[in-house]
Amino acid sequence: MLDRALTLDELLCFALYSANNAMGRLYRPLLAKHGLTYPQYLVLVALWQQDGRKVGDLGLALTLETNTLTPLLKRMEVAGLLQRHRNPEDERSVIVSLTAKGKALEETAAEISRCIVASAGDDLVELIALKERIQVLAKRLHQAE
Amino acid sequence: MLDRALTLDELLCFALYSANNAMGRLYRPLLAKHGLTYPQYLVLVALWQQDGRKVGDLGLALTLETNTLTPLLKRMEVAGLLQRHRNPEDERSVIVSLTAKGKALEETAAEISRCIVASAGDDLVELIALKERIQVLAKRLHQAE
DNA sequence: TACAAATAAATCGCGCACGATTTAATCACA
DNA sequence: TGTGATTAAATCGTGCGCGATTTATTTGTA
Repeated sequence: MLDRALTLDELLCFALYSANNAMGRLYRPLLAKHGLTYPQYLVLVALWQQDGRKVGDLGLALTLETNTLTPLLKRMEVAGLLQRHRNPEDERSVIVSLTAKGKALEETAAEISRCIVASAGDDLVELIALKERIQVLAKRLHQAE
Repeated sequence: MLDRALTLDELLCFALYSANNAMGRLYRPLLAKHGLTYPQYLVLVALWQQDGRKVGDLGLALTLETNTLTPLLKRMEVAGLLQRHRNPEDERSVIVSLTAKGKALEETAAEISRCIVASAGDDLVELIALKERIQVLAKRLHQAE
């Protein structure tokens, strides 16, 4: 038998799903001008914050495994955005470092982000509050795995 | 130059991205027991609400285009969950109808949803409020396309 | 009644996400 | 010091999402 719980969670998950899809559709054409995909953009954001990270540490930051990251990083290396080198201190790990081209994109990213914020809403305080609630949700879901 | 706007939108979009990924990872093993993927589950939810819909109408409900839906629906048809028939009144459109097997899964879906709700949080009122805020965001992003 | 425009779905190619497995390097400890 | 366990990344196969294009049917209109 069905109860009210079905409707709730189903819609919460679908709200997330459709909002995330919509966000991706909004970013896609803006990023495509710079030859980037949305996950690649997120990798750049992570590296702008801290360059020279191990693949595994990037995975922790982005909540992605190497089965997703490795091919993604290889494409970005081919595109000249970053370099991958085995860690001399531990040859099991791989260090990811931005190239000048990868670093330079940080400037243009600011412009893209302004478009997104403008589309998301006019109340920055409320957007920040929403973001924080979604982060809490993501953390709970992640811990429940 | 960078300003505070970059940090905000980047984190809002990443919060959505990671929460959606986490939700998918939570659903995946539960749905896999019934041979379903997460988007396939959403299609079923849409059809449980209203059966016998055109592909295009399903796309409106799920905010997906036929390039995503057609192969997805074909896999579901192969799995015996639904049937696809050309609309006799307008042979351009295709009607999607649940099979008995597809209808029967509605029972088990309630159980799955209870697991998800339990993982998402303990305050149902707050979860509903969050869901509604995310829906508003999704609508704004969709309209901005 | 032809025939261009429109509409609906399907097709194609690419890049994710992820479960499962494999390969390679390091560690632990007998 | 050797060898099994652990760790880190890579590899493989499947199913999305979506931009771009194609195919098939209907509509509008001269």
